[in-house]
Amino acid sequence: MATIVDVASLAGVSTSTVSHVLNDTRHVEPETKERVISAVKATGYRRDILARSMRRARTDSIGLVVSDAGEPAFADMVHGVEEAAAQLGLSLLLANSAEDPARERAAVEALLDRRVDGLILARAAGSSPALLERIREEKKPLVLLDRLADLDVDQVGVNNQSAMAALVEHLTDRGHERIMLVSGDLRVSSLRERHDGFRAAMAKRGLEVPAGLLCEGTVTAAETFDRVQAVLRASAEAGERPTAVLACSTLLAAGALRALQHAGLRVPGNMALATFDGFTYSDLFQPQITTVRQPAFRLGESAVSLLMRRLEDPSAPTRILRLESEIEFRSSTE
Amino acid sequence: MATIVDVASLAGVSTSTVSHVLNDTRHVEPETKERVISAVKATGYRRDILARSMRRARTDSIGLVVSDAGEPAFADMVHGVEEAAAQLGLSLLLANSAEDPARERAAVEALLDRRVDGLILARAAGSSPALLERIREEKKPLVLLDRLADLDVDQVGVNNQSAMAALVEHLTDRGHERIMLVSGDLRVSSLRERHDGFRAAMAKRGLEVPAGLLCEGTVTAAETFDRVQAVLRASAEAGERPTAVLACSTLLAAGALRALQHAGLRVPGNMALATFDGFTYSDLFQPQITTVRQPAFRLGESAVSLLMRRLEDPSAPTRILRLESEIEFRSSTE
DNA sequence: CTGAAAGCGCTTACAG
DNA sequence: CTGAAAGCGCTTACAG
Repeated sequence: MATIVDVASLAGVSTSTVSHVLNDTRHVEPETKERVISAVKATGYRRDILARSMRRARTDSIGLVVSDAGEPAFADMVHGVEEAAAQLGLSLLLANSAEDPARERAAVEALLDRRVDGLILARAAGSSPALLERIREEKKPLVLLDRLADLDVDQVGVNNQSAMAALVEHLTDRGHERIMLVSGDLRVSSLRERHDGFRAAMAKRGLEVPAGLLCEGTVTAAETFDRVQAVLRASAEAGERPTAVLACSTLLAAGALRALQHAGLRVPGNMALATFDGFTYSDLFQPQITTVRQPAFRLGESAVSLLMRRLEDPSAPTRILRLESEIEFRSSTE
Repeated sequence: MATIVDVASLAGVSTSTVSHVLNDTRHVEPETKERVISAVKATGYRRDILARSMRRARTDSIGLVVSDAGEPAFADMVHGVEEAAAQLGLSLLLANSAEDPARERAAVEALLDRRVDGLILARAAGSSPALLERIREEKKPLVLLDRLADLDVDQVGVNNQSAMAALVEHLTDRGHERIMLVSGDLRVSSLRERHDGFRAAMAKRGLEVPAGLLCEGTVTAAETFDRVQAVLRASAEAGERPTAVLACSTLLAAGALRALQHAGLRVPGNMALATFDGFTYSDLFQPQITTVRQPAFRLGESAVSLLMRRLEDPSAPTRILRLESEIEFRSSTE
């Protein structure tokens, strides 16, 4: 591999001049510049990014840690981040915490070690604030993605409250008053927001939410299946079976739907169903499920924008973005 | 940030010794070693990976370029690669070519510039062999993922031929003789293999494949919808409408299914349908589609294994892995 | 307008 | 068993 020294000697200039031509960082006589450029071509020279990064403050790379690379919504966010980063000439370092705070911490440390210019984090369920403190103390620009925190950090997520309010309105307008909420792991901020949003929206309509219809804390689809089944059975025995089920994520919806099918309940015949995130191509299949579709790709893009802004102006005021989701109304709630 | 010099002076040793302790690369007296380790702790020293990589041959990072980050199958492969890389302490640099050879080339160059230890490539549709030549001339370990090539390169994909043979057997056993094949962009090797596998399997059963029932070349779901619709219409007029449709990817299946629904054909009532790759949670929805499910996650993991093997032994014989897919038989083909 | 030289933070022959 | 020093390939004050 040719180095900057080879180029310099071939062009008959100093390495300073080569560097300045390459970076366009000071004026160089046109003819000299020309000679340098030919020498670069002749030698097939390619700047060594490692050596360059060592001297500069930047590595032109960013790190992304997602909490569940398996979920389609996260895959879309990754896609959005990749796209935006590529557009800016930034390389993307990707890691997956699989909802494990220890793995998350290790991933963050690895990314810090690699001197990424900034970090984007969709935090794991039980993630500790200490990790964010750690990043702050390294003075590394950070953006929280999807799973936000009540902290002074740039973040981008969706407006869960408004989406939930619209969904509850939609259901109650159709006469549903006993709605079962399948909300999952409430340590996950987006799920907690949906949970809280549900209770607030129901309260606003003067509707009670019996504790028996709140199905929370499940993490896997199998667990959710069991819990929903138990809730259905218990509520039926108490003579107050719900008329609608509202799931707060794709995985929760899958578990819930299977439980409904297992109980012989038809959607929408015997039970209405709506979900956040939802399934791909859901308009092609039965039941067609009413879905709150978050703009996952744009979420990823926005995270990169926030990061760039922070990189350019470290003292800019904290910005928290809430994108609006779109609700796809389908026959499952008719 | 503390440097190796700080640690050395605090421990009262040379930087050589610190380096050797850190890398466990030569014997150091236990007490000396102890002093170094305390000094590391006291200073909060963290080795600079950039400087380290500059001196070593390796960066402990690998690059992955996928052709369509939007497809669930590719998302799973990315997931598998990430998981395997993390396990080995390797950072993953991710890029997406979006089926554009120019973007693919740019992504590869960027990864080469970053001195990744190796590359995993799921090539774009129109990708040129010149790019592989370029990587070979850089002597960079390379593994082809999912989309294989008839070249002397390590690769891992699925056995499309056997899967297609099983699918055709399944359909013909049920009396289907006029089968429409929706095969997409035949420049994509996996799709071409499925296409060829179909013809071979049909020939083996002595069944003709009228050109009118081969629907190929479509790239988007919308295009596929149009083309399938046209083929259905034309074949119906000729009095030889197919009794089954076989789609070679999720996206193609989506376009085809929509066309069937649009034509008022019920699956499986009026038309059988099977697909490669398929939809997530397909057992929860109607129609339940028979699906050839490739082991996408394991494909990603295997690609990393192949890469590591190549890294350890650059002169090892080329290895080409073909994993078997599982066929999920469902009611769409009953 | 350009160059000589220091220095980024490591690793690794070389020498003792 | 350990250290002094060269060197990886750049960037960037400093000097003229």
